[in-house]
Amino acid sequence: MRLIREVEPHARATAPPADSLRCGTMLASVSAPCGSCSLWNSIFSPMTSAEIRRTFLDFFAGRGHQEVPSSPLIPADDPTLLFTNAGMVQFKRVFQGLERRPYTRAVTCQKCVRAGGKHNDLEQVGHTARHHTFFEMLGNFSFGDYFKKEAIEYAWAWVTGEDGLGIAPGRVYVTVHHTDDEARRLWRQVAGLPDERIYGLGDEDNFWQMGETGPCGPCSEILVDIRGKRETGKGKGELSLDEFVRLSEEGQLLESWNLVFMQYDQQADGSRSPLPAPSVDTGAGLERLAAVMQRVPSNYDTDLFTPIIERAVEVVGKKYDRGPGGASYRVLADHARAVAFLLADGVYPSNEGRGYVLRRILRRAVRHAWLLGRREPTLVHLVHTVGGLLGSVYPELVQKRSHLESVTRAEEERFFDTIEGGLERLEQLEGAKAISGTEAFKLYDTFGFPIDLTQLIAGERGQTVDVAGFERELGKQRTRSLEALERSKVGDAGKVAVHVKRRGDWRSVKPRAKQKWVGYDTTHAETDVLRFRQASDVVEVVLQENPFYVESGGQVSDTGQVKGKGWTLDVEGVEKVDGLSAVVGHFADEFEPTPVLAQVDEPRRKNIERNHTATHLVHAALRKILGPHVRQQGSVVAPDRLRFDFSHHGPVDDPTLARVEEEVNRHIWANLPVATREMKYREAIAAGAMAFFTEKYGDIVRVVDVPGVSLELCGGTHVPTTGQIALFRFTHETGAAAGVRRIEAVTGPGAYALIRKLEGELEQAAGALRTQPEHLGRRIEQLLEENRKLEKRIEGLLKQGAGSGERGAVEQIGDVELHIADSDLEDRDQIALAMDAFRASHTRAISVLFTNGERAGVHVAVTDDLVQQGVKAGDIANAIAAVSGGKGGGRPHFASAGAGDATKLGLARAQARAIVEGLLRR
RNA sequence: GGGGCGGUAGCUCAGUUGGGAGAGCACCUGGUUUGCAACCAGGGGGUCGUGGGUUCGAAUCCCAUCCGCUCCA
Repeated sequence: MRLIREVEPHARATAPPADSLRCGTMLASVSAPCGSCSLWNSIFSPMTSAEIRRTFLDFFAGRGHQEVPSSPLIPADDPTLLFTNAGMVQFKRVFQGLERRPYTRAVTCQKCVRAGGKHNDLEQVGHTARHHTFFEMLGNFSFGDYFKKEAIEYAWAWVTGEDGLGIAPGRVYVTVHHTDDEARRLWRQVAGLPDERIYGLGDEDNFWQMGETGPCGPCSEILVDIRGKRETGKGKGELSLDEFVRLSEEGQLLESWNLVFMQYDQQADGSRSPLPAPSVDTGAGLERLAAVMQRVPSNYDTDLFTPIIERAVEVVGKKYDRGPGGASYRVLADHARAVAFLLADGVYPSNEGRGYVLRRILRRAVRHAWLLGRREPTLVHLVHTVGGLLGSVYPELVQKRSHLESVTRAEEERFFDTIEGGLERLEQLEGAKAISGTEAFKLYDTFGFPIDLTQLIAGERGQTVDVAGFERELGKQRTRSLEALERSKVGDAGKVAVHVKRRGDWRSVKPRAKQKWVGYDTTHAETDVLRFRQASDVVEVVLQENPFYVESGGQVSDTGQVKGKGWTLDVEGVEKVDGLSAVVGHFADEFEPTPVLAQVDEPRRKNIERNHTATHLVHAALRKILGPHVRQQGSVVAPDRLRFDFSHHGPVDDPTLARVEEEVNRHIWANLPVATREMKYREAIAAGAMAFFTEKYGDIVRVVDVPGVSLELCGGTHVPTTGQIALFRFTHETGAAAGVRRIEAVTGPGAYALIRKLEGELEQAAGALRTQPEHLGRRIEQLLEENRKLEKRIEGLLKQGAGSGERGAVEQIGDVELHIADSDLEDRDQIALAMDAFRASHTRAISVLFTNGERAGVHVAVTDDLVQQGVKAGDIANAIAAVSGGKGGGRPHFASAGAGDATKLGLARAQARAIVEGLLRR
């Protein structure tokens, strides 16, 4: 559905119809609807937003619709969708026929967020009368129950009727899909609308589909004429199509309610077949309806927004302008709502995904507060107001109030830091005439400094900003991201190709029989081979009764043995082929199917089960201790370890990790029963089961229940009681991706082995230090202290001149003293100290020190008076080292070189005098 | 998923052709002084995020990785 271009509020304020201006201005600063305007009262009576919401729900509840609460803003089982953006989202699976509900008609008031993406350009919000990031959508739904006739009857009755909005029929226009004669006929019959007020539009406006495939159908839109009486008076109710389009684009005819008739099933090949049970999905934005009913030109003038704007005016202390000048206030009001609701539904500000969208909204609000002159947290006050305003409808706003406010405040403060950092960088550009696009982009891209602030500050200083250049840089960055996306797609396709590997043809043994999975109850089975295939030395066998678990939900495949008549197959893995589990192993001979005894490696399976049940416990413990934002992102359950990825921002510190570990162990030692049972998906979800994988579930699901601790949908195998896990220890905590942490852990025998290993290390360390493990800490402290003292002592001695080579020779080259010596010093710092002492105690002297430690080399010091004459220690060191094939360098007063071949160091030593003499002569 | 910036003492941060790890604040000791961020002298404190590599020598160069900030998707 195309969004009709929105009008700027000021466009209406500057040239409005005379009567609407009067009423609109009076309403602008009061939240109560205008009760004094008799002219409009004669057309329809004003309603508060709360009344509209309640009336709508009651109207449909009274007509057999189940009132279903709004679903959270995070879609429960739809990873493709960032936020719930329409009323039908929570019913998607119902429309697709994948899920059944105990009712066939429903009515909701759904909280929605549209931010970024195709549906809504964030930057428009606040500048138009109708764009919002957060809004409430009223909708009634039919799941294969009623269709077009009733949908249109209800819609008409609610829009114009006494127990609905009571809008004068003369102000109502509708659109239908140009091919939908049925809808057109019904509007005539049911509503008595003349044909001229029913406009047939094309696919772009009036055809709806859920995705590439699936349910779709024509839709029909209801528009309300919100112009003053002069334009809508007698004889003016009929509009040409051109006029109609113009007025709707100007926002004079306001799209108020969209009815979607799902009647086709879109196939992948582009064809459409009729749906067996056509359905209805409708949506009406509460904010627009409120604007219509309260007869104000902008949604921001309704009672949904004015209390927030009023509070903002109080906090900021500047007057609100309903025209373009007030955009910042409208942004604050809109964003305060979005921020409050997103936080209440568990979205965290972050630099990725949903959290990033939230952060952008939040920062855009702070930016506008900044533009209004505020330099301290502002949005937090408005979030509070939102809670007061809508808390009775959405109790989560009240329950989580302190959370909402503390997160908002923290983010606001953080963003002020960002702005400050950007300002500092801008200061450095103060002198320049213009700020280049590259510089502006750098500020934006690297330091998050908004472009409009750059423009503002530059403008104050009389600088210009190259916005075109900025846009170019931004475009380049987009291209980069999209290219990277393309590359990653190619990569995936490559992986798939590797998997297409043939292993010979299947040979059927019992073609009719079905495979049965028996692994939940047993680890062995006497059974038959259903079919097999063999390629060189690898054989795959499908067993009739199969106790071998095939990798799924992170739990790795079983191994074991299959014994036939005269042969034994070591099962190395299990694969899923055509929906069957096939055991795989190396088999040298020709495979002969016989009756078999299948035996899973039991101790291994047991360890896997310990780890799997522990995974559920750790999931529950993480949620309890870190918070309900923790969600499973991936998992590996192997015999020797378990790995668990979960959503969480920032590392988990050691004390917290220890608390989680303790919590898990407490549940192990409580020896709780682990119950598995099958139930309906819906019931499982209703019971609070966690279902976080993206896999599709059938109607009947398996649930693993540790009473009072964990309830999860899971197809894996588990220990019967938690006590069998025995012990749980974390081994690693790392980051797996942005916003995703990864923990690894061991249980039972693995945990025991880990402890034994650590204990061994401790004992070895204690033995080396001649002490007991329990005294290790103190002993190490002592040794470190002793070591520190010794180092100080050596340092002191070296400073006094020790170590600069007592075994050396002193030669005289002219008036320069040349000291050649050996040293057993190895530490570079100590050599430097010794050389310092030498340089301090000599004049016109050079010291050449050979070291023969692990890294043999030569070190040269030159006194300052010689340095001033141009003698360079580096040249000397290099020349001497060159004799033995080494090289080096350093600074004029002190340099080092490696020996190269250490055995030739003696030769170098012998030539040292001659080399130095040669260099001095130059 | 892709790009940019950062990680150095408890805190705020310097540190360029790769060549002895620094400043300010805080801390400790001694002295001076007790009118408000006191002063003087001395001192302790560092896995330069982590792991590899190059090199005689790496905070500095290369690769990988973790953490934080930020933009794009």
